[in-house]
Amino acid sequence: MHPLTGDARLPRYQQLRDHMVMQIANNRWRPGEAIPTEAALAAEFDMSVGTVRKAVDVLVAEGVLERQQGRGTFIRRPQFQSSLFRFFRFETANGERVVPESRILAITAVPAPSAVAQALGLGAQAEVIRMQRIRLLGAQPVLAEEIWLPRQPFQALLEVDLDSKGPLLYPIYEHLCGQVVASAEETLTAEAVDAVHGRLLHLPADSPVVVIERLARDYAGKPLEWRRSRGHAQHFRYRIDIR
Amino acid sequence: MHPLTGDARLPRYQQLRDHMVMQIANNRWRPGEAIPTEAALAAEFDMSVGTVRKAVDVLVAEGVLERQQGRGTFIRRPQFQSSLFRFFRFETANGERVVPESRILAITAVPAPSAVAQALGLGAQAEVIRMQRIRLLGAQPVLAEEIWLPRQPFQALLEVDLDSKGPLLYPIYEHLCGQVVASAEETLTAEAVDAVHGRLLHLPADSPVVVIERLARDYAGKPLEWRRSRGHAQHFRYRIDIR
DNA sequence: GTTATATAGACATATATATGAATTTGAGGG
DNA sequence: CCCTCAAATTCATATATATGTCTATATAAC
Repeated sequence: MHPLTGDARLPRYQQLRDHMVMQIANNRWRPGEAIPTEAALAAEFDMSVGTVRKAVDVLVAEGVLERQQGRGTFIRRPQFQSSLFRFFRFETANGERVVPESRILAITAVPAPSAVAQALGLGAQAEVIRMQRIRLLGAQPVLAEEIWLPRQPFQALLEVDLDSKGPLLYPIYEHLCGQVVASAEETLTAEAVDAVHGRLLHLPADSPVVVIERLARDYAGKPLEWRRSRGHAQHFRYRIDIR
Repeated sequence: MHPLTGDARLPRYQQLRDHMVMQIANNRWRPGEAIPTEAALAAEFDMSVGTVRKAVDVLVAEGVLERQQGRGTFIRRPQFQSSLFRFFRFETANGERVVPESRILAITAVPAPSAVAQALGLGAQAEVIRMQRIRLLGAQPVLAEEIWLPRQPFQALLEVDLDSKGPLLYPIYEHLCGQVVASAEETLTAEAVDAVHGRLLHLPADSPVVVIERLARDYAGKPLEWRRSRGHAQHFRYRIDIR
């Protein structure tokens, strides 16, 4: 039994929620693992099971945890393959979803442009890794991405052959660099394609492209990656539910 | 004290939630009004306050109700001005948000095209109201909308001067037709503008436009309106949070 | 009449307890 | 070795109760 460290003026269930977010951010439990049972947490923090449940309710609503009746409560692994591919529908001729292949055009360490440094919360001339890649369906390019990462925790990316590790970057970040992407903010807009991206995407001049900018964060909210993706507008379809 | 009518195999808090959704859909309470207190509901349905709170929790999470400590629990009025204007940023030169004016180009009753009938859940040749309008910032058209409504509950719209009642339709639906929009689903995509909409929006050929299709429903989930809006891509910027 | 103050009403937090339902584990039987 | 079934574990539902906090209203003081 040990005490909560947070702001004692807050409700106890909020204190426990904050405490658990910290524990998750500090890797006390890994994604996919079970947290202690409600009874164990109640004993550990000397509160009733009802209060523990309320704290867990909040984290479930926030998408951090996932309950399974009879099994336990688990750290949820964010499903980012669904994120980008909720928007872009890449399908084969017979209609099944596919993840486009990845071809990396360049990956280098450079001083951060000011916009990137600001997005990632870095100092003015911090070193960042810049990656350019193309996503392809067969021979057809469908998405052009530029990706920026702080150099320090992601140094290892410069020393391996990324194309051999599959098209999804976030599992690579986790296994190679120990960085877990937990949430992201995206901004979405459309524009007429410029000359450079028209060539990359095999699009005629002035074709409409969708532009998605994404800032990905870890469990503690620290920015890990900033990227900008441009894709064919025909492939783009996004659905929103209001209220 | 009277019994719940729903499926008795469901948890009681779910039964109460379902019951209250029906009451709201049947206008037992209007948007903005307070529902009975937790103690009163507990007495009315012969359950504990804790169970009532859980049912209310669900409706609050769904955005149907809104709690105010010390005052009561209220039917939430959806804020749809924020919906479209979370996507499109219409601002004056000095940066303040504005709602574009509305000019209705046409409003007529016609047999429903099959796609519209399907979206609205109507029979094959049901009568619908078709409205075309342009949204303007000063002299500049920024949005072209086509709006489809089932004729029966919205007949009154054909008999008044809509342009004199301001640019927001949902308050008009509520006051003139007694129809309250409670939720909506939107689908978002981009395309190159066609000749007709290029003329309407004063855009050169092949400019990128964002297309938003919306199906609006009442509290019971019945479709009330289907619309398709096209707007300048430059004005469009949408932000999403993913976990 | 205006301003404090007290009170009542309503939701918020917290605990305790009992029972139900889904899952896992492990003992026995074949 | 495999299958079945019972028991233990864990979350889900439901109730009861006490106290705190916020709001609105009524009362008292000036």
